[in-house]
Amino acid sequence: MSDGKRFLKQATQTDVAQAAGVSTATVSRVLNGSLLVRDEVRARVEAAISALGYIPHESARSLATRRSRALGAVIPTLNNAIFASGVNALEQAARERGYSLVISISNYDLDLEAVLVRQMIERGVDGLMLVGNDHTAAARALLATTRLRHICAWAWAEDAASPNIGFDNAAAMAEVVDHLVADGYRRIAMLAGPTAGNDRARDRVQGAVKRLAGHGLSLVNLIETPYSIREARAAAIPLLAARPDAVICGNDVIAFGVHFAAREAGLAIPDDIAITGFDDLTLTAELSPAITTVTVPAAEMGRLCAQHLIDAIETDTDPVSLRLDTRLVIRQTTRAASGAIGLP
Amino acid sequence: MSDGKRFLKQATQTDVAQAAGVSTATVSRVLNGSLLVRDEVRARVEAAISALGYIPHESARSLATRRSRALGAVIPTLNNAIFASGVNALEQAARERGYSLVISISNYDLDLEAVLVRQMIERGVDGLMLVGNDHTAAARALLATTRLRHICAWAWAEDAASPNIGFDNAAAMAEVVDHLVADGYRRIAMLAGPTAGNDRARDRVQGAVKRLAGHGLSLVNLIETPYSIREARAAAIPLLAARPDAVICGNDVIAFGVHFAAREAGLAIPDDIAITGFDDLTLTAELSPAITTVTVPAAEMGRLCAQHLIDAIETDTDPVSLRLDTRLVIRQTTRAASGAIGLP
DNA sequence: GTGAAAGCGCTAACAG
DNA sequence: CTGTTAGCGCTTTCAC
Repeated sequence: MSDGKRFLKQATQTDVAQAAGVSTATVSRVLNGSLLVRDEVRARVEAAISALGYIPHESARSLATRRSRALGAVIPTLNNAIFASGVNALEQAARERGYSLVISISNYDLDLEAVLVRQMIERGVDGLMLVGNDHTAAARALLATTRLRHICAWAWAEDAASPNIGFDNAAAMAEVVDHLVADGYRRIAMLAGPTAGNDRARDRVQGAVKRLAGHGLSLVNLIETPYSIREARAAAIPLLAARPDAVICGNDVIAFGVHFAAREAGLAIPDDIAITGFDDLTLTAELSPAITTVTVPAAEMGRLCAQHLIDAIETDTDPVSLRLDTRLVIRQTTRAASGAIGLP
Repeated sequence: MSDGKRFLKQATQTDVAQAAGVSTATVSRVLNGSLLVRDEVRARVEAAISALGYIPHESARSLATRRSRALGAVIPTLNNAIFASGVNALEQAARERGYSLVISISNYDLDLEAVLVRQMIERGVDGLMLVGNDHTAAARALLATTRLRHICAWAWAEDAASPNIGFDNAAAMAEVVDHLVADGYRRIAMLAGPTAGNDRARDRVQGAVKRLAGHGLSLVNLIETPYSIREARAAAIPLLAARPDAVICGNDVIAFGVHFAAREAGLAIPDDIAITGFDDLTLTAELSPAITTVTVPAAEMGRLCAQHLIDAIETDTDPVSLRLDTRLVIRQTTRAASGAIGLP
C-alpha cells in the first residue's frame, strides 16, 4: 500500500477521457471552457475529473500552445520594501488574470541580470518585468532576438530602448532641489546610491546637479553609499564634514541612515540640517522628525506592468510606455517654504 | 524584413542537430553534459548552438523528464520585510542550484492558499515552501495525494503534519515574558496579530499566556490588530486604557505602532511602558529608544528551505524538519534586568 | 559514441 | 458537437 503510493501516477487527460467515455480532445475542451460541448458530456467529464483528482499538466499545455501563462520579474533585490511592494502588486495583478509569476534577483549585477533574463526565456515566460534602463548588450540582444515582451519599470526616459512604466527620476529630484532652495538651503550635499549600472541612481544625482546649476548652485559634497541604513549612517560622517545645511538622499533607506547620524551628531533637524529621502516608505512618516521624501508609485507600477504585459500578450501587440507621477511630500526634515529666497 | 521577424521561429534542437550534422540525441547529450560525446562532436554542436542562438525550451524538457527544476513559494505577503527577506534568500539559494522560483501571495487567506498550492502543482514545481502549519484540508489533501515535496517554514511544532523549517514561536514569546517579569513588569498587555488561520500569531499569544500563568500572572489586556503600523497605532489606544506597564507585540510592525502611540501619549519608554517586538527588523535597532525584540532567522530559513527541498528532490528522499533558534535582543524599550523579582 | 524511434501530456486542425 | 490525427521540443531506451 505504501509501496503502491510510491509509484502512484498522476491521472492524465487520457485517464479522464476513458473514465468519461470521451476523447481527450473533449476533455481539453471542457478544461478550456469551450462552448461546443453538450452539457451532459461536460458534466460527465467534470465528474471524471474530480473522481480521479485530475490536475492538468501546465508544461504539456505550454508546449502545445506555446504559451506559458507566466510572467517573469528580474529585480535587484527584495530587501528593499519598495521592490517588495512592487513585486507583491505584480503578482496579485498577474494572478487575477490567471498568470503565475517567476522571480529572480540580480543583486544589482547587470551581468547576472543578463543570465537571469536568459533563464526567463528558457522557462518560457510570456512577459517580463525588468527594473530600470541600464542593461547589458547581451540582455538587450536576448530580448530583441526572442522578441520577448517586456517592460522596464522604475524609470522613464523619452528615448528608452524598451517600453517603460515608471517615473522620471531626474525630474523628481529636481523638485526636491527646488523645495530645498525655496526654503533657503544653499549648502546642499548628496548621499547617493551606487550609480554604476544603475540609471535610477544616476538620474537622481543628475537631476539634482542640473537643477542646482539652474539655481547657480552646486553640491557641496557628493558621496555614494550602498542601500543600507548602517552603511549610509557611516557614510554620513564624512559627508557632513563639508558642513552642508541640507542632505539629499538617494532613497529613504539612506535617509534613515543620515537621520540617525545627524541625531547622533547632535544636529537639529531641520534647522542645522535638512534631510530628504526618496520612495516614501511607511516609516518615513512615523519617525520624528518625519522625513520629507518623494512618493513613488511602486504598487501601481507592479499592477500596471502585469496588466499591460498581459494585454500585450493576449492582443498580440507590443506594450507601450507609461509615465507615472511622483509627488514631493514635505514633512519635518525640511523647513516649510517660509524661509524663501530673499527674506531679510 | 520586419515582416520576416514577426514570424521568426526560435531555433530548436532539431535545427542545431542539422547544423552540426548530428542527431538531436547528441545535442541533448551535449546540453546535459553527458560524457559520452567525442570532444570534436561536442565542439561542433556548441558552435551550432551559439551560431543559431539556440535557447533550450524548458517546458519541453520538463515534459520529457518530469522535472521542472523550479521551486515554488506560497507566502502571506511580501509587504513585510521578514517574508521579503526569506523569499530573497530562498531565491538566491535555489538559483545557485539551478532552480527557478515561482511565488504567489495568499494575503493570509487559507482558502486562497489552497488554490495557489494547486496552481503550483499544475505548474509542476519540484518542491514548495509554505508558511506556517495552518492549512486547509483541501491544501493538505492536494499535497498528500500528489506527494509534492514541501516544507512549512516560519513555524516549528513537534507534531507538525508537514516538515517544518522554522522556530518555536511560543517558546520565543515565553522568553520575552521571562525577561519582562524579571525586569519587574507585572501589568502586561499584548497587541497580537490576527490569530485566525495563523498558527504563528496564535502560538505567540499562547506562548505568552502560558508563561505568564507560570509566573502567576495573566494579560491585563489582549487585542488583535492587522500587521500595519497605522492600525497598530490606533489599536494601541484602547489597549493602553488598561494601564499596562508593558506591551508585548505580535511583531515589530505592531511594535512600531505602539512605540509611536506611546510617544504620542507622552508615556516614557521603558519607564511608564515597556514594549517588545518580534522579528528584529533593521529599524528596531535604530529607533530611539531601540526596540527590544526577538531575532528571527528569516534569510536562513529561506536558504535552508531551498537547500533541503532540492536535496530531497535530487536524492529522492523526503525533507526533514529543522528547528532553528530565535534570540531575545534586549534593547531600550525594556529595562535592563535590574529590577529583578523580590528587590526591595 | 551515436542515431532512430518512441513517447512525455496536451492542444489544434480537420473531418464527420 | 465530437473523435482522429498530428505534432509542440525534448529526453531516453535500444540498437548499431
